[in-house]
Amino acid sequence: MTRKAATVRDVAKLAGVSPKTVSNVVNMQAHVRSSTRARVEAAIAALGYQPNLTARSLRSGRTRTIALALPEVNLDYFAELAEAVISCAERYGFTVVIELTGGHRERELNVLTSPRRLVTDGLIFSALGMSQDDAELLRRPYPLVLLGERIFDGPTDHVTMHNVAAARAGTEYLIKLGYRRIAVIGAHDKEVVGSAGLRLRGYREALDAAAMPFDPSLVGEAGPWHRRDGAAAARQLLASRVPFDAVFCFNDALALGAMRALQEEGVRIPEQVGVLGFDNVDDGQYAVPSLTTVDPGMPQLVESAIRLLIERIDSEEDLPPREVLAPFSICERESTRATR
Amino acid sequence: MTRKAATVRDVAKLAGVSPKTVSNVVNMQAHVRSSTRARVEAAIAALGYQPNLTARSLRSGRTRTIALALPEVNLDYFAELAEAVISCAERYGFTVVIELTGGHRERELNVLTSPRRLVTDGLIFSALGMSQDDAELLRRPYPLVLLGERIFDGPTDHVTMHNVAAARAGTEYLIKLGYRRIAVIGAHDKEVVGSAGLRLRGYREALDAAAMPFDPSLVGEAGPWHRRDGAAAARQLLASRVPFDAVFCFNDALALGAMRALQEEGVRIPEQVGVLGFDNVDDGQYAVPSLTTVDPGMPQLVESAIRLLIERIDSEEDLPPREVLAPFSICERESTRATR
DNA sequence: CTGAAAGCGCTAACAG
DNA sequence: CTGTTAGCGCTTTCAG
Repeated sequence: MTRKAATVRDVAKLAGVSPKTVSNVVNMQAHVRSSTRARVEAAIAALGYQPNLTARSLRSGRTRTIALALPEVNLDYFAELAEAVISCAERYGFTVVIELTGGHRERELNVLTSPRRLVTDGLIFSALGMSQDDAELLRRPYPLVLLGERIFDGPTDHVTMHNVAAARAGTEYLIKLGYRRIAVIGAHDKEVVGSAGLRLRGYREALDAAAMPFDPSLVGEAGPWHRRDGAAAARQLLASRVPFDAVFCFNDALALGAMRALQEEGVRIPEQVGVLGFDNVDDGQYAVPSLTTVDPGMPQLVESAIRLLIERIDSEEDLPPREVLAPFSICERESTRATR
Repeated sequence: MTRKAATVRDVAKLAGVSPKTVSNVVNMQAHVRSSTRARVEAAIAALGYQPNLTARSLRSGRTRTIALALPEVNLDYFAELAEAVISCAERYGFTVVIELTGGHRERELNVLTSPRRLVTDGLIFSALGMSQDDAELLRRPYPLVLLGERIFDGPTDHVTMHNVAAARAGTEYLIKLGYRRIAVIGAHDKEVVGSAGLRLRGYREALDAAAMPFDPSLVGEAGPWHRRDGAAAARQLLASRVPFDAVFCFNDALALGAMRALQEEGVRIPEQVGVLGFDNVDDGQYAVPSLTTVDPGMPQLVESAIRLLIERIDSEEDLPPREVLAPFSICERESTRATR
């Protein structure tokens, strides 16, 4: 494919001015006589001139593009996150590049150090494979905002939510509804930090506060957090014959999968078992029954992340690391008993 | 934020060679003595040198980045499409930039003419707002592959599926199962081309072939194709009191929404009403009941699109427009009666 | 208000 | 095998 693009020089020649003048016209500089401006604009139109962004970036070091690194986009939560980031960034005049990591530490590190970071003004980074030990690797020479629950108190801005408090509130909500044997799906063995670890902590805090015993046989592990994993964990829970009257799933996909598996076995929701999700993904409203869930305040989270990042991009000096916590709430629907 | 990056010259100076030699080392050229190579590599490591991609692009005119323009990413079909494109492109060594259009014609035209096209080697373009009349606007000076059913026989490569045949096959499948009053959800009034128009055509062809009457009161309009629209259309169908024993939804989101609404009204699926979707999105497997659907062969579609695009990127001459049709199949699940 | 010249970081072409 | 030169298209001095 050939791509013969007109340059400033072509325009300048046609308009009978210098390249600089063309540049001034294009960039809305004031110091151009209006007759000159008109001639230049005519030449631009005639040649179909478009400024070459590559060259402009080379010159300015800015691209007006930010990258969003995500584990994947084919999980509702991340799809909604991507959508939100893209449309929020657009409002600030930025284009978003999405880079996928699969949640693998190696690929995450690769995103952090990739030469692509030079053609991007900043990075919003949703880490999953990296862990607290990798915190120092987040010290990078470009604007960076971290999302998620893998690393705290790192050298960069961090936007996340009150996972422990939210999970605790969700569990307390189930307790308030009268559920007494509350199972969990989505735990990660030995994990302390990270969404799974924090949400499990919140769950335990709620049990403790209600003086209810913690029963490890009610804790369902689930590595990835997709529907199929939720379905598998629910089946295992049923097979174990441990009695339970509610399931707190650590995300909505797990919950939707678990609901499917429970219903396959003839379990009635919410009468026999109540189900609580986490994320408030759109699908939850259309499931049968619709899904009660913890809403993690994604709009605020995204808005904060973008604002912090742009502040960093526009700032000359090095800003200290900042942390923002998005607010949460509980979204009551049909998969749990009605409030009494 | 300061960003002091080492350049080829810094490396060259430290290694005691010329910039060109550094370039040779970085780009794996053979003509470098191994001792020199070692010195240069040591210098690169010492300075943490990373090639500046902006400059490289400026020089080569290539960015190894392709853009994927989509209406949105928060609809399972597009999320899965994006995921597939990103991972397929990665296999060919390309990074993907996603640009969202919201399905609005203006924004689609903007994507086509944006100066960003100069920093992208090619574009995979899923049109929704543009129509057949806009075909000529697809004649662009860069590699472009069109996806979707809005424009046919345009001046560019086009990858799509046999919509009419697939919709016909889906409808025939329902007929074979014994359904006789088959409603439709997702029609667009007056649309002839476009997914809605083509799928409606396939539906009518199947009715004709089976000598079954076409009843306009069984056709449910739905502008956007989200769950909520499917739910609304199903409610309207029920409210109209027209008898029907099956619903063919033009995509899975509509079907999932419709199933939700039908079940809210106590309709049993598939005993009283069978439901057929289109897209074979992952969620369909986990719905209750799981969704029978038309599988549009997305992997093949994506692979073809990427291959056509890369061929165009690598080709010196102008290739003629090509059209590829992905194969389809029917995915039988619980939302329709079992085959007799 | 406008022009000329320099240079962002890289690589292709050509010498040595 | 390695160095020198030039230039991608733009913007930013600095002179007119």
